[in-house]
Amino acid sequence: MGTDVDGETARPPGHRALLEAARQEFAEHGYGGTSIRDIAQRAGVSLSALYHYYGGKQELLYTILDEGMDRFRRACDTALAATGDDPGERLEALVEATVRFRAGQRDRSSVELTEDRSLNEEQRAAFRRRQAAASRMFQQVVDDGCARGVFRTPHPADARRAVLAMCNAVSQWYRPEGELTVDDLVERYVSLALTLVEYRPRRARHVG
Amino acid sequence: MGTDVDGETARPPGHRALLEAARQEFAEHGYGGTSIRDIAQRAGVSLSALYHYYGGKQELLYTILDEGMDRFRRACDTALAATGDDPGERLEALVEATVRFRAGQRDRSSVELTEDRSLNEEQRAAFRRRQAAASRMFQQVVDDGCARGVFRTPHPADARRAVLAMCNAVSQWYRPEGELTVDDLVERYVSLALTLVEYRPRRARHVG
Amino acid sequence: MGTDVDGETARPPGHRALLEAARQEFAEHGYGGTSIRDIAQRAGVSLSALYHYYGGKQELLYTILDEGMDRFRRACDTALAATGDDPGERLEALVEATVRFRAGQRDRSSVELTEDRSLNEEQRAAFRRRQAAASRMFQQVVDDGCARGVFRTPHPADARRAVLAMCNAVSQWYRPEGELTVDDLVERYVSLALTLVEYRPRRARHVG
Amino acid sequence: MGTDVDGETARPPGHRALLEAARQEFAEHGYGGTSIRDIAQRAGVSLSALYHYYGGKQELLYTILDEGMDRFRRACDTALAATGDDPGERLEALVEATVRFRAGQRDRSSVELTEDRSLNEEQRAAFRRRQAAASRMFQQVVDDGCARGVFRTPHPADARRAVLAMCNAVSQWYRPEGELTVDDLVERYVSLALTLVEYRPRRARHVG
DNA sequence: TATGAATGAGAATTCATTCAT
DNA sequence: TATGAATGAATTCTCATTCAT
Repeated sequence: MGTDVDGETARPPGHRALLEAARQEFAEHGYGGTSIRDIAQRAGVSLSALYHYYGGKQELLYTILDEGMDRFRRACDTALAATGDDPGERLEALVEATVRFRAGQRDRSSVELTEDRSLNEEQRAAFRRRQAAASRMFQQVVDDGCARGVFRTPHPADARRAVLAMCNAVSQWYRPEGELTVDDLVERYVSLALTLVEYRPRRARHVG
Repeated sequence: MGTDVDGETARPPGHRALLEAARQEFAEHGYGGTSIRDIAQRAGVSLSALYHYYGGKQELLYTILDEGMDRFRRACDTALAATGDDPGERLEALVEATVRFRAGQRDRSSVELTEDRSLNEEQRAAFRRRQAAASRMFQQVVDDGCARGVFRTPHPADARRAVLAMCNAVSQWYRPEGELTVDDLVERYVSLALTLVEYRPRRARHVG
Repeated sequence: MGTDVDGETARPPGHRALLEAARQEFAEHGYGGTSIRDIAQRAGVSLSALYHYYGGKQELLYTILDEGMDRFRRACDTALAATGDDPGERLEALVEATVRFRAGQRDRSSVELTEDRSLNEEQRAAFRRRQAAASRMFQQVVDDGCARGVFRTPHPADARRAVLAMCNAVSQWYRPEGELTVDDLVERYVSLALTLVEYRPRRARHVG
Repeated sequence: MGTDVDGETARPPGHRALLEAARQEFAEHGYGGTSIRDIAQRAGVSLSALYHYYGGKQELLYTILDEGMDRFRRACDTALAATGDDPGERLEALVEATVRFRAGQRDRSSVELTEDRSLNEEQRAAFRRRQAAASRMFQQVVDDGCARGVFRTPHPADARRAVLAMCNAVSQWYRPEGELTVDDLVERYVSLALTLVEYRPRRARHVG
């Protein structure tokens, strides 16, 4: 069981169909409001097949959340790796990665943002650990910016939360069918984020 | 059936106990993950009593969401009524009302923010109409501020969404047991909001 | 509590409304498929009022069936009282009474013909006794006709059942809105009945 | 899923046991008065098994009625196929088939004759269409007999209804444990039916 | 006489899951 | 690996009825 070029886990086709179906159902009806029959049907596989591939409903949820975390982290890491060490630039990178992720993976995001409560304790602990780690990336960048005096916000922690909240909310209202492109969206959110942290570059640097 | 001094609908005690129990259960486990048995038990009434008071699970949800809307609107209206017509002042008022509501009614808020999907079509339409109306209050204030030139944000719509998102997120992380008081919270969020819209008062006005 | 001129039991208005509502509901959905709430609602009275007037669902059923029996018996007795002792004439009288009853009281009839099973044992025994007594009126007339040689059917018992069955069936298909009047109906069924028993009058007597 | 020699649908044993149990319960207590627990218990299967085999209570009812229609039609078709084109002979065939069916399938018959109201609209429409088709077989024979002048009844439509009513009623009173054999019963009902339509054969033909 | 509130038992149905093959 | 059959527990909700006033 390896990973293919897209970073997708390479498994029999049923696997992915089930994960996608589950993701959509969970997003639409919530974990508790979804029956595994709905999932199997949506995926076009038998109930038995579902149990053949996955241990049950909860394992599906965990797999979805975990996979989402993988992707998000990878996206953030990649984005950060391409930047220098300027906090403004780094915040830009994180905001862009987050907005792209939220806009492109809307139902995955809405599951991630509400259904961690439906994991069992162990799974939830693991998931929250990863979430905290992701959050810490933002924190480090913001704190670094403040320490260097380029982020002048008097409320670093709240600004960090606000940036994350506004980016996360994208998954709730953004519609790719609409007129607004993701590129535009990214530009605006980067701008808003830098405003929020009160970014004042040392040198002349043109922002957003 | 009248209303008592708090503006609470005055009904037999079972009613409120059920609403509160339902609100908590829905917040903890989601609508689909909550059984009416759980609700009745938490409220300390019999299952039959639940059905005597309310038409069913969905009616409980709708009542909760509707009541929440009532309260939020009333809070916003009251706050706005106490201000002049300065957009900065008015935005402050809305942010304060929202933050206080989200911090004070955390589980109600989390239900409101995720479980409208569990309403039936008719109820959902009604709820979304009210939600849109509430959102429009923010929009008017922001647009007014931009029109008057005191809000200089180049992205009014996104700034408005960002303000709402960051305020709403308060219900997810704020813990009243913690060190941060709601008053402090309000002060910070007002400051962040004004920063976001790039508030530049005409006259000397000291902000946040 | 007496009886008024129509032979209707004179009780407060709620009584009759309830009986009528129950009769209709039972006819439409069967005894088991009818809820007393449906009955109360159809009658426009409260559930409590229903229990005030009647002991419960089964008592309603029994009252309906019993009352139906009263009426049917009275109709038959009246009809027979107006005839001489010619079996043909007497059979005519019974058929006319039965057809008029079935055509005029269609839902009462359909309840009578199927829902005696829903009575409790005691009630059912009483009802069946009355039913048997009614059936015996037909039997006596048929047997008498055979004994006198004016009914020549070789199968008196089966002919009797057939006459009753065809008359009873009227309640299932006859629609008063249609073109066929009850008078026409009576004429035809009298004719069929006399044919069935192979009526051959002693003297020249013109038959329907 | 094929059909076995009896024309019974060949399904797992639970299927038939459930159908039989449902038929009996419905006949005894009516559709509304029967709980699926009663059915499952009588069939000796679990409640879940019932839902595994059938979609629910109503599907059981429809299956029973539909299957009954199949059998009745097949019986009539077979009987007619064995006759010539003499209307008297054909009416005999239909009466015999009907009486044998009603005497042999008493509880199925009583369900058929009263519980079509408990079908949903679609099912009811389908069932009534089939019922009407069956009724038309009788109508054609009676009309044909009248047209040829061998049935002299002045009321063909009512005679037809009367014949059906008396045959159908057999299911209500006939007891196979009694002294009367089905063969005797058939002979008598054929005789009564021919009397009802006033059969006068062209050639010397000895009737009933 | 009259009635709104209340309820325990039972209704039909769906659930996530296991099993035998 | 793959799957149709099977099921016990739990689901939402309705039932006929009683009670307190």
